[in-house]
Parts: sequence; C-alpha cells; structure tokens
Amino acid sequence: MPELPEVEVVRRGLEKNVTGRMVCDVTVLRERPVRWDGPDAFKAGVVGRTFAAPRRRGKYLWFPFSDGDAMLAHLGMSGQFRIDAPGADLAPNTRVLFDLDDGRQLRFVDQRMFGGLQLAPQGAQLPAQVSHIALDPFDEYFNIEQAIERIRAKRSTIKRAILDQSVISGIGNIYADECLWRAKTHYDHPTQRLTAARARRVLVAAKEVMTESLAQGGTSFDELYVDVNGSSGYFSRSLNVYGQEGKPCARCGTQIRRDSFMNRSSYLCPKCQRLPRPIHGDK
DNA sequence: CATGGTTCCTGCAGGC
DNA sequence: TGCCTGCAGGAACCAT
Repeated sequence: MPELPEVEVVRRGLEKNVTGRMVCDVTVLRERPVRWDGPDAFKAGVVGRTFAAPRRRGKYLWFPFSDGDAMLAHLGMSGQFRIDAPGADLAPNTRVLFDLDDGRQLRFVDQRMFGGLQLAPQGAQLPAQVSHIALDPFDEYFNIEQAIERIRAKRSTIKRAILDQSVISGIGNIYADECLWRAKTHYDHPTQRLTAARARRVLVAAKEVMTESLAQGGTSFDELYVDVNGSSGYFSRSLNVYGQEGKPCARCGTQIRRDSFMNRSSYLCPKCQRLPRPIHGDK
C-alpha cells in the first residue's frame, strides 16, 4: 500500500523521466481510474501538454503542466507508474497509456482501481482536490506544534487521528502501526488524554519511520522502471509490528498481536503499547 | 460540524 | 478440483 515514502519514490522516478516531456497521445484502457468528465475530456486535457516536475503532498501526486494546469494522481492501494517502450508487453492491470515525445510510454497500472487520475485546472501549485489535505511531515512548512494541538483537540483516538489526512498527511495503516510501536503508544489511546509529549513522540516517530523507509526505497530505484511494488524497496522494508502477528517484539520479546480496528488490522506489542488507565466514573 | 461506519475494487489465500 | 468467503485498505461519501 503506497504511503508517503512509496509515493515519494515514485515522484522522484517520474521527475527524472517525464519532466519536460510532452504528451503526444493518451489511451484509456479502463475508464474507472480516470476520475474526470469521461476519457475523451481527460485525453483532450492532457494531449499536447508538457509535464513540469511532479509534486507531492501526503499521498497525492500531481504533474503540473507548463501552463498552470495539472494532472492529479492518487495511487490508492495498488497504483503504479511505469516507463516502458511503446511496444513492450503490457503489465497486468494496465489502465492508461501516455505516449511521450521521447518515444517512450508512461503507463498507469492499478489492480484494485482505488487509485485514479484527474485533471486539476489551475492546479500546478496545488490542485483544488488536494486543498483539504494537511501538510505532510516532509513539507518545509509542516508545523509539528500545530499538528500536536490539532490531534489533542480531537475527540477520537490516536490512530484515527494520525490516519486523518486533514490533520497530518502521508500516514497509512502500515506507518501508523509502526510509528505507534516506536512511540510505545496504543492505537486506541484517547486523543483527549494524550500529553503533548506523547503526541510529539508519535509524530517524531512517524517521520523517522518514513525517513528510513524512503532511504531504503530510494537506493534501489531503477530509473526506467517506476514501480511501487517492484524494486522500490517496499517489500524489503523492515517492519517491527505490521504483519508480524505472533512474532516476538524486537524490544521485549512479547508476541505481536493483531487486533481488528476500523474494519482494518492493527498490530501492536501488548506489553510495550498499553492503554492509559480508565478514569473512574468517566464515560 | 465532527465523528465513525460503509463502500468501492480485484486477486489471492484458505477452507471445505 | 472448484467454489465460496474473507481479507487487503485510501478516501469519498453518508448517516448520526
């Protein structure tokens, strides 16, 4: 599942491969991922345009055009971009093809089709569709104090809060579990009972975990093959809790547990990550 | 308005 | 062998 580090690896690959390239043609093989006013309108909005360097906020990725508009992309669960020769075999689940003016082809591949592409008129700086997304921890203007206070002001629980892309962006289920483990915090810790210090530890841990993952993903990147599930390091990343049910905690040896949470999975060390004591008489 | 539950999608693993 | 169910989850959407 592409989260911030994976999307950033893809962005860097795209930056090297599509910046300055003009789109000569677009082929929509499957309509679903084109979340715009039909494939024809989408194609009309992209063909003849020239890509500037791709940008990112959280898990959103966009390709500014030189005229101020942009093409916005989200990888969803399984989205990938590839650069291929036009005649190369199509990978399974290839959805949209972009013929570039250097003779190569940009391909959007997405098995589950939770991802998608759309136009963003006047969206080169920031697509309107992304305006409600909070800054991510890698943004130079990210304000950790503000994020801490926004989390503590919520009437919710810590994992829900850090997965809320309007509070802090870029974190998905994997990094949420990993950073909560690192910060020794239970996913169901009420945000109203979070000390500022604990909230800070969670956010610092989130950036640390994502930084380490990005470092791994970036090193093995193949410049001709932009793929979040392939050589990006995504699967080689070392995980302390996510998907590690039954394995010993790297800190204390206790077996990692899987809980059902938000119709999803939450992995934690039940010894390192404890809930605060219930307040007597509190409902 | 904030919060939390539901839904969209497909392929694969596991049970019978 | 083959069918069925459950599971993976980002984020828009909807009900409360």
